Amino acid sequence: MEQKRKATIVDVAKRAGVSVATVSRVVNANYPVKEETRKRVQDAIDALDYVPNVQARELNTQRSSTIGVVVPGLYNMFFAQVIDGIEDTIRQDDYSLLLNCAQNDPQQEMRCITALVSRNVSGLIVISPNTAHIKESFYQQLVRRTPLVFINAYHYVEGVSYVGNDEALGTQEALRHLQSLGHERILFVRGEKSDSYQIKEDTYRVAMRGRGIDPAHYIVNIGNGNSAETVDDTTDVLMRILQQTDATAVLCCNDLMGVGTLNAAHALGIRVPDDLSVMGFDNIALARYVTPKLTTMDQNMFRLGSNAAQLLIDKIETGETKRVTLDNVLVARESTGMAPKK
Amino acid sequence: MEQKRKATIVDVAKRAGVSVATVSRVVNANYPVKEETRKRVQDAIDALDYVPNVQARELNTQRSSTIGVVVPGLYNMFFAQVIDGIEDTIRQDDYSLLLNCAQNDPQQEMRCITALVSRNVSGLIVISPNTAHIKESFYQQLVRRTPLVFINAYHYVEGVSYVGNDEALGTQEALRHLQSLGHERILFVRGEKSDSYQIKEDTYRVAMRGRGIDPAHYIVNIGNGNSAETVDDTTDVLMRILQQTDATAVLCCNDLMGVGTLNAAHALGIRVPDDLSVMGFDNIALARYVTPKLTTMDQNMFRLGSNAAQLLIDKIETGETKRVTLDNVLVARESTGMAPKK
DNA sequence: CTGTTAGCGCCTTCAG
DNA sequence: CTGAAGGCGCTAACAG
Repeated sequence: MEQKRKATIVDVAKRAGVSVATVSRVVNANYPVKEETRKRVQDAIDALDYVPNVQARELNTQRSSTIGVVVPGLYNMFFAQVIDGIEDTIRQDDYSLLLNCAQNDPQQEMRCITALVSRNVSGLIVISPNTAHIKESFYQQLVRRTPLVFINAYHYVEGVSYVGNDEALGTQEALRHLQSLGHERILFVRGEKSDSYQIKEDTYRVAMRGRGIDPAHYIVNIGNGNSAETVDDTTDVLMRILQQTDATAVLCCNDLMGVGTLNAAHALGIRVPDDLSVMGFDNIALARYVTPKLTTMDQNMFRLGSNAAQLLIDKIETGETKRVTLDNVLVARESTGMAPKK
Repeated sequence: MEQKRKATIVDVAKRAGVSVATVSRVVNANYPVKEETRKRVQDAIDALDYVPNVQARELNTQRSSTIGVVVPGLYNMFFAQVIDGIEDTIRQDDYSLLLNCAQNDPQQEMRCITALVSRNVSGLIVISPNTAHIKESFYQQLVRRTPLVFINAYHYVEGVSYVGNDEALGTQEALRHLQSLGHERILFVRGEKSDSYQIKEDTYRVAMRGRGIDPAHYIVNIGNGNSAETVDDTTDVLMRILQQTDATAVLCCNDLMGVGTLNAAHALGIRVPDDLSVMGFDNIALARYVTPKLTTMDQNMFRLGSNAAQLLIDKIETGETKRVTLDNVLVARESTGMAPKK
């Protein structure tokens, strides 16, 4: 079965006995065409199974109806849900979505972006960009060339639209929740190489110091925070840590780590929340399905995605740069409770 | 901040004082260029921040380095993991991935595909295509124009490469597992409008009849099987059903439904697996994290994805149509056990 | 080794 | 209302 050669506008024109210009007009319905010829052209299109070549069209019109999206990976449902939100919004404007996974690797992130740019995307959404590990000038250069939206980024870059949760505030609130339950010594579980972890850690450090506790003893890094192994990696690491810590609560940078911590506690016979309180971050679906149900900060991923898409479309059409901050909201479930008596 | 006009090959050529052909040669490194001029051109490229326009290149070469992927949606991690597998493989061949969500809607599925074709993708992977609800001729037409790979499809279409698990066999094995534990009356939980559910139901019907049980009483359809509400929808429906059924086991078409069933049982005070055995299908990460851990059939999504990608690349390059079937493997965990005594 | 040139498929003035 | 022609950015002969 050999591929059929695709019909072009010229084929259609010939068959209908008109010029290519006329065919173009009926395809795009942007100029008046006599009903009779319109019909003849339409018949030819159907007969030849003609589909316009978008690449050619866009080369010509200097526009592009694809937008590029870069995520660290799909393993964490967080990203899948954000993409859902993006897809839902751009579909209405007939954009298509070009997806790239950066694997939490700054080098890979830059490579993805360059590839997307050369594909001539009309705009770019980067989720959890690694701005801390990529030299400023890279994104500064980029934004002069292509409309850009960050989701949950750390650094401010001029001309880049932004939507994100105030993760610093969210972290404060999470900490407050724990403290209001009587917890003083709180373990902080993070992954490597992501702005998002760093911003949370910074907030955490300030809060701990404010309470006269040295945060250095309570920070643990479990490696890649969004891989298929994140849950199990966290379990492994925490199995060691939990046996020797005097912390009564754990705040994790995402729900995957939260679940890993739950597992570690379970394996060690530590009761949650009686002996230990555990909090996640994000509120992915998983958080509701584990036992005990995980207390977490909701980041409302779908809204994050749809907002980002809207911002990007605005930026493409009007050039406006906007920054939107959404609120994390605390979702108190079963994994947090009163601190055990000393 | 106005967008900078993108530099073209002509700009580079002028600045370097050479012809466009030479620039093209250094960019593609496919013809000898004197080191000295190469360097001059490279400098011009850097200075102008030149990025080749892939659209133009591909229009010219009649090739395309993007492949289209259509999935029902991203909510079920099943699809995210398949995409992971695809991405991993195509990256090595410098393809990019154009993603579309069909929302479990046959109309939408066709629309996605048409959009992708007009984008001139060099091939298409459709995951869980709705072949049962789309007229044969649609895919027959399509494959004459664009290399096509199905993942987990129902109908055989000539010229379409295929990779999937033998879901019929998997269903049989699941049923056998349940029966070997003494279960006779087994509830079958499915979603709407997907070939995959149908193939499982058909297998289930045959097996039940073979045991002298009328399957009609034991089939329940919970609606959309891959949405954000699937788990909860299943719980709602099963809460009613479980109160009045005499079944001792439940086989679900995917893990989301499996978890929903677990929840329903929990809410009703039905002990799993003592009073009721529950099986899922797919083995998404979630299955391991719920309590009790869900017994399920592993579909090895990553392999599904990477195989599909490889098949597509083969098809693009050699035109060969291949069909590969992987095996589901039973993953027995905590949610299944001996049938309760009569 | 390098330059010239003819398209790839389409849209869009500009003339009829 | 319709046709002719130029050009979007790039590659691939074909000459030199």
